Amino acid sequence: MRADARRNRRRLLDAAVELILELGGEPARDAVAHRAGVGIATLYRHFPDQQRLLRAVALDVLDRTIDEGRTAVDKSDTGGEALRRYMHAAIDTGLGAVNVVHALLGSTTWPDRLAAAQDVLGRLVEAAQRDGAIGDGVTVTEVALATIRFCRPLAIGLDPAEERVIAHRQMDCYLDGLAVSVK
Amino acid sequence: MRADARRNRRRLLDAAVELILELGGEPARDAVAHRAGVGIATLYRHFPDQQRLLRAVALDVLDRTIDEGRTAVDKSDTGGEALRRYMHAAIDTGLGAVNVVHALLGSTTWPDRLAAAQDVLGRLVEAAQRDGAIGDGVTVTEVALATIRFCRPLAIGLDPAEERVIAHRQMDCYLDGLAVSVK
DNA sequence: TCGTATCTGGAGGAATATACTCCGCTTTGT
DNA sequence: ACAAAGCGGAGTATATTCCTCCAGATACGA
Repeated sequence: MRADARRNRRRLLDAAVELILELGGEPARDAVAHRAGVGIATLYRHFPDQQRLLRAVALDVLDRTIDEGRTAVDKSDTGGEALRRYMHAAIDTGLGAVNVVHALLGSTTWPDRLAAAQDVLGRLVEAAQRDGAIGDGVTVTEVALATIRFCRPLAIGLDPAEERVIAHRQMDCYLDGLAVSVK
Repeated sequence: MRADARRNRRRLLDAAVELILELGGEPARDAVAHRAGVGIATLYRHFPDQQRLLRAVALDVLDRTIDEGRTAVDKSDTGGEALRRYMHAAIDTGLGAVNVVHALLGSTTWPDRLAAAQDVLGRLVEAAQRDGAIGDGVTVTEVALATIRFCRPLAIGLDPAEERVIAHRQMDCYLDGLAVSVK
């Protein structure tokens, strides 16, 4: 695979993730190509139909989720720190999109990797609970859904950079709150 | 104005708010009518063009924001409680939509009511800070943007009722976190 | 109860957006 | 330098969306 082809494929995947998070649904084909800054034909060459694009996005985000979860554990001293690191990385790289894509695809994706990703997140939550960084009543589901919430843009005409700063601040507050709420 | 006309108008406004929050942008005219459970002609009779619909939505949500802010103050003993009450009410009634609608409309709306709404929210934040329920570094903007975040649906095929429960739980955590983060 | 002014729903056609293909030109790797 | 692989965008068919019109239903005063 040629270098420019790989570069364009990457751009298309990133554009698709962005749009999916913005729209909360399937983006228009043309919009993906335009956002990626490539021609329409390039999109169709890499992903002949919408299904394949979505599947590729799911796989990509899934893998990045697993990766990010592991490096978060490796590079952190405490469970709380690891969870926090992961959640902030999720904002920066749009990991919340996994769940949305899976909702779009139904269940026709990669069960094994999905399980792996859920497992990683589960470990992060458990570890954080052992440290007392978050309450025992906190569920994995709630945390997973939080990633979606903080990944999705606000749909106001805000500057993306400014928007990310805000998302990070709000995420910090949310995580601080999880510690208090033992419920 | 006849009773059924008023009822349909109300339904249309509610449907528009829902869709705006889901899509993060202008909903299709037909979609609004369909969501409201009324015919397309009914939509056009009440709101001859998109602009008027959006303006009506803005006015409606703005008024409800001001109302809700005041009753939150009246019915609460502490500033922290008032803010919490308001934020939860925002989730239930989609008050976060105000900001999105204003982004869609540009600045061609009601400056006076917008100011009033911002004022109400400002008072809520201030009062909460005086009580120490939230940190001094917390800005009104951040809180306003939080209402959008917690009002917008997650775009997974979740049951609306379940989704609201989750939003409330996450909102509680966020508010708890605001107390900790004095920053 | 009845008459009527008001309101409603959806079919239908113009305008617009979206999905997809083809082909001449550019870039990459050897 | 030269294939081979890749790229962009014009162009067409298809699906959505927008908006109007009118026959029938509904609320409310007499």
